[in-house]
Amino acid sequence: MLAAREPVTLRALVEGTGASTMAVYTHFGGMPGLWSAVRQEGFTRLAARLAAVPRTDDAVHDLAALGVAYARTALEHPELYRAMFDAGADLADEAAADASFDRLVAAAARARDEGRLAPGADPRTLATQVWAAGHGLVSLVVQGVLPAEVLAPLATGTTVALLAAAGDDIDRCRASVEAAWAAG
Amino acid sequence: MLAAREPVTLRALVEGTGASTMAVYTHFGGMPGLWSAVRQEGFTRLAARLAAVPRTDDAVHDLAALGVAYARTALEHPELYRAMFDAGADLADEAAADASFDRLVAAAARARDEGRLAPGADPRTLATQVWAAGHGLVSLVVQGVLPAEVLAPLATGTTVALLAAAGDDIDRCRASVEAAWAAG
DNA sequence: ACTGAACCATAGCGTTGCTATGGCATGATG
DNA sequence: CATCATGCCATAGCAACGCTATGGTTCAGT
Repeated sequence: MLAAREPVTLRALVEGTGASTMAVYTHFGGMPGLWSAVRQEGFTRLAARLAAVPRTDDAVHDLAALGVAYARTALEHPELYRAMFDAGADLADEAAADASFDRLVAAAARARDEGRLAPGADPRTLATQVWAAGHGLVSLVVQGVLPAEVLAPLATGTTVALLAAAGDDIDRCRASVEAAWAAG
Repeated sequence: MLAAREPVTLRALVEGTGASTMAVYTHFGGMPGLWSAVRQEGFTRLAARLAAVPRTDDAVHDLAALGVAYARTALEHPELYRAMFDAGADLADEAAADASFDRLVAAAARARDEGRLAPGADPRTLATQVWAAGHGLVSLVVQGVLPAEVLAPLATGTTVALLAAAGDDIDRCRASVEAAWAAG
């Protein structure tokens, strides 16, 4: 129903399933609880997708690959992504969200420890910047403000800019990030 | 009602105003039309705030100042910002949005023409990256995912990274951007 | 003074999320 | 084996929602 742009109503939901509206209240406690479960499912899927990103010997590449997986997941089910970050709703699955974010932080820390970034670079700050920028781009694309074609080049440019500012060699960085987008 | 987190219903809206529910249909054509008008008002206010940003002889500073004004406007009325970029709604006032975005592009073009950026830097690309990154940060702050205190430092860092990647001297860039945040 | 259009108050329709109630299983207990 | 307790769901109905049909009111133009 989300994908079909149909309004998700309680009665339309149970129609054809053989169940009645009460089932939703027994298992989810109501419509808000159901939406919360939907968002939780979205974050769980996202975490699974990010966990499936293989670790290579290029931490910068891996950091970018996480961003690619993030974008791919969002664009495959834009309605789910919109529900996950819907206005006026808590994130609903802080554990899965934190786990995903920690993967970003870990990749940034590894890049620093491997000498790609400046010793003083803060992995958490860098991860937050990459996430926020990626979230902004994906949100605008999902909403139709930006065309999908510009996502890869813009995300690549922003990622390279952030990593280069953190100390990475710009040419080497660009090669790593572009490889991640080409592989995804 | 938006600010009070109360549900915006047609009946609650007209209560106390002396008007009846029909007035909404006469002037806005229904609730979707009213929300569209609310979003339009939001974009109009945003455009006014951005238009009020003074032009100095430092185009990079002005570019950052636009970002500061954007963030300030969003954080002053977070509920309005959420409504503006609410899921499943068109932007509703493309003219005002484009006008605001064009100011960003113009500032980037001026920075390039003044020699701050590389001659090959594309103002439109740079403006889109700055906007998307700022939108992502503001969205996460407005939603409560990120605390408001981190907005300024993170936005500063991202802006400097993007501009430095576009060719600006990093120290001079940081000074310009930080001045914009300090002034706003 | 008359006419036409614009506007809105009233009443009511269909649908929404939600709750109260009762029936039907299943499994533990004596 | 009978009995009871518990969990689950179908049914019916409630208040509130967005919306529409209808008729009365107001005001500008002739």
